[in-house]
Amino acid sequence: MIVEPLENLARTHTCGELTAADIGKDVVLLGWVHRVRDLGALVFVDLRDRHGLTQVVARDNDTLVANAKQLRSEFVIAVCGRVEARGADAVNPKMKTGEVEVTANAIRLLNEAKVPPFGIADDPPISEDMRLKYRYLDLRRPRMQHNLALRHRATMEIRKYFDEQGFLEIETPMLTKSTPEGARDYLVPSRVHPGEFYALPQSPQIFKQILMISGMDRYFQIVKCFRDEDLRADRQPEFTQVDVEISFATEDLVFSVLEPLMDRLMAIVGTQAPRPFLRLPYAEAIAKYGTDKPDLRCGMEIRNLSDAFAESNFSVFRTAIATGGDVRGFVVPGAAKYSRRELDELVEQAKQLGAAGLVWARASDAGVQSPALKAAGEGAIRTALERAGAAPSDLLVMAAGAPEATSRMLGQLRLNVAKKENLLDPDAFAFLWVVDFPMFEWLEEEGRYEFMHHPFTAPLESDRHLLETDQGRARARAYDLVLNGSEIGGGSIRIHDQSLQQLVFKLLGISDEEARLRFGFFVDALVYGTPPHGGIALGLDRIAAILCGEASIRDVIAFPKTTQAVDLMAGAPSAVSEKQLRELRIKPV
RNA sequence: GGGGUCGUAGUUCAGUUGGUUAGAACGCCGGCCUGUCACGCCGGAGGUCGCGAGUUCGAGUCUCGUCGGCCCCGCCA
Repeated sequence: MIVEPLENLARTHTCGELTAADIGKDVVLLGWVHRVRDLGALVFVDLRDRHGLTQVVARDNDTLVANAKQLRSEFVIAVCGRVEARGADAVNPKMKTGEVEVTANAIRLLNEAKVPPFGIADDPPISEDMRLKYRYLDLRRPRMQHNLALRHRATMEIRKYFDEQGFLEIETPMLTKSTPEGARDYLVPSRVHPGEFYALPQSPQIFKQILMISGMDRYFQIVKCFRDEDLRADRQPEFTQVDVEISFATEDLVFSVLEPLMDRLMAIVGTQAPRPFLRLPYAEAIAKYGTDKPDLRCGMEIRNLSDAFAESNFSVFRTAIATGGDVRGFVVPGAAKYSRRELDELVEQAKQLGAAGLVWARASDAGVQSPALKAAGEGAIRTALERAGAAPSDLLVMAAGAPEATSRMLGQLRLNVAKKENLLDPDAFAFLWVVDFPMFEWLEEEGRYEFMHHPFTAPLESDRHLLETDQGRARARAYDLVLNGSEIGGGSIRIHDQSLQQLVFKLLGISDEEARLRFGFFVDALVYGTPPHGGIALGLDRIAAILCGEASIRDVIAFPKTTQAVDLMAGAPSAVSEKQLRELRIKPV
């Protein structure tokens, strides 16, 4: 069988659409050989394209059958034939097209294929480096085709929605100016200006604010951003933001635009995003869940149980409380049945998370049990169980120490327990806004404050007076959108007043001179009638991953990089020629 | 930068206490088969045990180093 040109053969149907309604039609199918079942004088070929599988049968024609026998996995073929009903006992209920088959009268080989390093048809578990090296084959698998199609639908829905809401999609530069704060920049050398560099944008932040100054009113952009930091399952060096900015915005306005969008995205996977979303102040999120991105699918709220132990003889807890610490804990539902070994494991986990120790307690039929029973007294333990709301079937875990550190540790433990106990329903979608972030974060090593969000974030009006007196306590008009414990977006109401902006730069230790050097054009622009404005940036990769039920954003990106920021398929990064370096006047250090 | 884990046939893996010729499944190649659909049956080929040192009479197995994948901490305005 020889490879032939396509010529004027046109596809009449995809491989996923033929049904009993098409019986009797003459069709042309084009696609990849998924599998061949050679029964001697009768050969079945499953033909595959992005839309599905159709069974092709070759028989009653010696040349045709002989050709079909030579087909191998992933050969590209054209099939001309007639749609026929399968016999009652030959119907395949597992296939969408299983009621019919195409009886071929001609099979044209369009291209051969080398034996692939892994089978597409078998869908085996393949190691990720193999998948990434042969990404073009990995992307042929139904899982990836489904993921990329779902991502496409989400993208289209987003564009449609913002268009309906009167937003303009405006592109901003990829070659822009480095700003040393935040993440490390990817730099691009300028040939025309030796020794000078562009930076790839970490986000279009300043440009979108300038678009508000320009009167664009409502802007969005689905845009690549670049950050040269270490990678994670949910972090790639280049990733896609849905960037949004609104003039005359308040938090309420931003939320009222975003929440219906989330509902539309949920509709793609047949569910909803009940509105309005919960708004949880940052401080409360830390206290109750030990994180600024709580997963609300699993309950297990962290409680302050200091009261129960303040008067007790249990010195570990009493000392912690006396030195300004707290006893905090949460209830693991149904875990009173934990074995000694499971309990020890919990304690061990807590220690690995940095806890000095972990005390558990339960009040089952056998009476109150806890390693601290003797030291703390049954009364204190009973009070703690009661305060925490523990039922007889539940287990209470407690730790003592500095309030925030204790909550953060318990928050980690809470997530571990939730995973172990399968409390995180994969079909549930728990949205919330985390609001009232601190303006600044104290950097211990550098002995100075740093902005938590970015330097253009406005303070809460009520906290504005704290900026110069107690900046560590000042809260910002910043918010994060959290879905199932994943930060899928973050934004703020911005500063639109030049003097306030200069004050914030000053508080961050950025001198006037420095501010001018880095943000001069932006500060200049602020004085020409800047409307109050604010916005948000959504992590499209993370949203797509959650919609697809994938644990890693690599599975919703066509060509992702490894955790070492390498493209295993393209082989990037790589050395470049001397000539290129000379042109750029760059010498490796 | 740090911690954890993995690396054996094309692929996914097994490989006992350090001991003969390193196995299985799928895939691949050849043959048979007219109703299969993860077709079946018969036969066959296929290995730098990631790489490099070391210990040992002997290393897939133990030690050190190194490279790579993944997860986490730091980092990620």
